[in-house]
Amino acid sequence: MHPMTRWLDDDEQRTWRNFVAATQLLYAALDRQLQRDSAMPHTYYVILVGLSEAPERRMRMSELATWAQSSQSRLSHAVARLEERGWVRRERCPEDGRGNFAVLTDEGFAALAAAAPGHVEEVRRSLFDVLDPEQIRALDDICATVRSRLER
Amino acid sequence: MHPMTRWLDDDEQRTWRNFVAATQLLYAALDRQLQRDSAMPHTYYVILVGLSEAPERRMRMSELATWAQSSQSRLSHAVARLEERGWVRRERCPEDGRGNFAVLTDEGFAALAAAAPGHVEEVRRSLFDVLDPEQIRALDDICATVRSRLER
DNA sequence: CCAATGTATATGAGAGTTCAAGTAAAATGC
DNA sequence: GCATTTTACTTGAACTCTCATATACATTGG
Repeated sequence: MHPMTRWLDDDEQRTWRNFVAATQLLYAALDRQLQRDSAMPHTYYVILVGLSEAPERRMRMSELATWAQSSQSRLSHAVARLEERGWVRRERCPEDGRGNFAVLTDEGFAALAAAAPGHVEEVRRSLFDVLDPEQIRALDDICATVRSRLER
Repeated sequence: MHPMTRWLDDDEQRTWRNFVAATQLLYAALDRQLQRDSAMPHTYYVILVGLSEAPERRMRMSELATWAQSSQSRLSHAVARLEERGWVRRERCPEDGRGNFAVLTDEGFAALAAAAPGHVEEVRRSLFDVLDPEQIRALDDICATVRSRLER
């Protein structure tokens, strides 16, 4: 409990509401595009990207959860559904009997490859195309700062 | 269909991943705080704020949906649950028989008042406290730009 | 070696979101 | 003035996410 609240002043309030509006509109646009054109939510896309970049397209569940900034539970459910689609398969880890690898299948890689162009195009349309180079640098800087602060 | 994809270069890729990481971490922190201390998700908080600022603490459902950047369906479900908690009540609109008002109850206002300090504190901790004034101005500018682009 | 504790992941239930219909009242057109 | 279309909102089902709990293996301490 804090003695008194440091309320947002008018400028901060405006900034905060612009931030919430912009980010929500952006994610809504991304999810709509991915769902419409590739039948997957953004979180699944991120998981597939993570696996596609990993050595041998495989990663331990917990590692992948960290990478995708997902809870272990969410990842487990998500991988279960990706497995049903044949895009990912699980393999028991030989060194650690508790562990599992998530492995990207060829079908999964193909699905990602098919989804990527439309997704990237949407990211450009919604973000990079509307900002000038200076703004993009500033955004990178801001996000890196916030990220490093919240990551621990 | 586009002839060829304008892929993200390394800088853009980094910026984009920082953006996704930062925003997701931020919303995760907000939701955790609100859920833990006030038993509501951020979307409900936004709805309550909207109503609290409206004349007579009431708004038409569609107006409120637009304000909160929610689909009509999502809002309808959310208001139904807020109604169960006694925080909001619905009233039929006299001028338009199809319409409904969502009205913030005194209990709802009290719940919002109780939730606000902790929420604002979290917004500060996670965002404003980690950025310098220049970055905050830049962020406002960027978000306003993205917002106006995506709002139509 | 074995009990106790810790770690990696899975699972089930509940809550929230989306999508596709559904209902009911208003506006439109002839 | 009545059929048609549009608008405002609701509903149900399917899906995703969260939280608490369970499971199974690994590690540690005596």
